[in-house]
Amino acid sequence: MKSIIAQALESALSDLPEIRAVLQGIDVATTIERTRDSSHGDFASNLAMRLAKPARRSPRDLAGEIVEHIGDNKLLEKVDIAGPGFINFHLSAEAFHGELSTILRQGDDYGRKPPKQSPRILLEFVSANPTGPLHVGHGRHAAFGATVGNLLETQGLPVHREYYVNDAGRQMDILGASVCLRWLEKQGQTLPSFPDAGYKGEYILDIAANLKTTGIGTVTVEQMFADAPADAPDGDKEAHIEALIANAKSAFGEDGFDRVRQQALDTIRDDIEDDLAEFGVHYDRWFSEQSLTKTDRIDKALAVLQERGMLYEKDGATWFKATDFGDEKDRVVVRDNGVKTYFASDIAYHFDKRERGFDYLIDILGSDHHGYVTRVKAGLTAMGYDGDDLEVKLVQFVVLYRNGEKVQMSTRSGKFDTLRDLRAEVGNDAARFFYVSRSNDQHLDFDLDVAKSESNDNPVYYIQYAHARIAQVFAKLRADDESWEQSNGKDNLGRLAEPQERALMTALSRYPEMLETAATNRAPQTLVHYLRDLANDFHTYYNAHQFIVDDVALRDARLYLCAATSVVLAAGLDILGVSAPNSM
RNA sequence: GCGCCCGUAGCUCAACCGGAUAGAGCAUCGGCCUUCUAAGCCGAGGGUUGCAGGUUCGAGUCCUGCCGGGCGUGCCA
Repeated sequence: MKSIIAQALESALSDLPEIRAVLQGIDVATTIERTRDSSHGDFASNLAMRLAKPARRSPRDLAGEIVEHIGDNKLLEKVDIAGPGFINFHLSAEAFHGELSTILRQGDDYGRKPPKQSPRILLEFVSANPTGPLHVGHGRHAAFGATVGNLLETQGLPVHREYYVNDAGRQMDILGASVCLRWLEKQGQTLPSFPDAGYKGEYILDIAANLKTTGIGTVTVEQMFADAPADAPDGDKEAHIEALIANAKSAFGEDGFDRVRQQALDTIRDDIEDDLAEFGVHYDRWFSEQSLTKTDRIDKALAVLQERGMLYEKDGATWFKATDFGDEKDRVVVRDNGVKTYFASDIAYHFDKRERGFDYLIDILGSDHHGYVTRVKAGLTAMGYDGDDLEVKLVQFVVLYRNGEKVQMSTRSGKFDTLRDLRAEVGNDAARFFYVSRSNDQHLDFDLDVAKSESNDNPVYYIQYAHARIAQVFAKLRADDESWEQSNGKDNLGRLAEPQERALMTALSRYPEMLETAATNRAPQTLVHYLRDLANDFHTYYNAHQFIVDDVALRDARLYLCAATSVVLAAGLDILGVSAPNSM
């Protein structure tokens, strides 16, 4: 609808070369916005105010001249000037009727732009370490990432969703050792203690219970703890776990330990994948960190840096000159013991993303990772790509509230709030909705009681209820052995004269603009607020008027509006990953 | 110390690229069900947008300095 206004302004300006000359590259469309107050019309342009200074004329004077040159247009009912020099546009009813027809014709595609081939976007999100089940914080990443992906697709952008599995490195060894210890317990042996740095969750017990250990001989607790230094708090918990890992490798054999570790990893990874799938979050690829190591891609990335003179040796380690690219200090990529750092695989992974042909990278990371942003961008730039083609969205923490009190998270005891538990408690719909209802860079207070409540203080139900109500209206019509002709509704849209009808049509017509804003800003909460407002406009209408009335022309016109509302509600909820039920 | 993010009604949050009188929900108070679902609707009260300056036709939004909160500042991952 905005283009109606833009065209009117453009054509007026084409008659006014002197004013056009001072435009200085201002895109007329950017001066147009929805009005906040309906008495100001539907759209307003601040063009005259922007041009006042370069034209050295008063804004109202300029506005007057522009308005005089706006020709007759049946879609424009009135154009007037207000305040300091706003040009206000009042659209005609026909303009809205046309929009309703578009909605019903395009259905789920309404507001979506045609597919583009580029830029190809790689969206990476969650990427939690496969050392345990996802917790409630990961749930926010999942919901946010999935919704941002959906929003980008509404703009026609090709999106590839990827989960980076940190299945290499020391953490995997700690996981393996933790499972070995629990397995020994299952064999009836008694552990002197469980290592402080080990994984203590219940899920480790389950993995141990189901462990396939064919080919592994007798292993004793004594072998596992042989010569291990004291554990924390008296000793060094890192040295303690290192000793246990080394002992596990010799007691179970390198191959045996490898199998235990891999089984644990596979179990956890499958669990994460199932968890996310049940949550409606799907990936195009699960990218294994091990695959980087196995195919020497880390070495190749380091070789690229070496060739470009970005590496140097110091204190036995290999350093990357991150300071050349704005980082506050240089970063180690290979430690003095020859082990590559996490950062090395990280830049290799991002390099690989670009090498695979993706033009633009979006990472969704925890806000505690913000220190990484500069250095990873530095890595990309150093390897010949533009660091600005990596966009990082940081997601702040989630705090759960139950009965008005903060629910304490405790990873120490291994008992924490899993995403699975949260989904079971409040349902997928409420979880998906609440997770994206706040800006990603705001802390999220997740109130379990509100999310669970089936009442008017729960916005999820409020929106779903609007959709269900419409479905019930059509169900009632069928129950009465009545039917409506969509074409009859379309032909009689002129009958829609109530203020609630105008408000609802206005809200519907905002949907495409809102989607574009939400996608551009990576802001799912924009969609959440929009749907809330749309549902409100519908409920208001519903309470003010009957739809199934004796006057068939009026009835069908109202049902036409209801059908269009239903389409937009369902489409919006679908982007959020929330269901649109036909009954509550 | 330095870096990034945040600070809006009693509470939880909106406000599109700087626009007109800063908006919702919850909570509080008052109305509306013989009607297609009251999981709803209508109305009322509630604000120095943390503080102080600056930029301009116009600032919650941009700039500077404070105050308060979060996170980071590893040859950990």
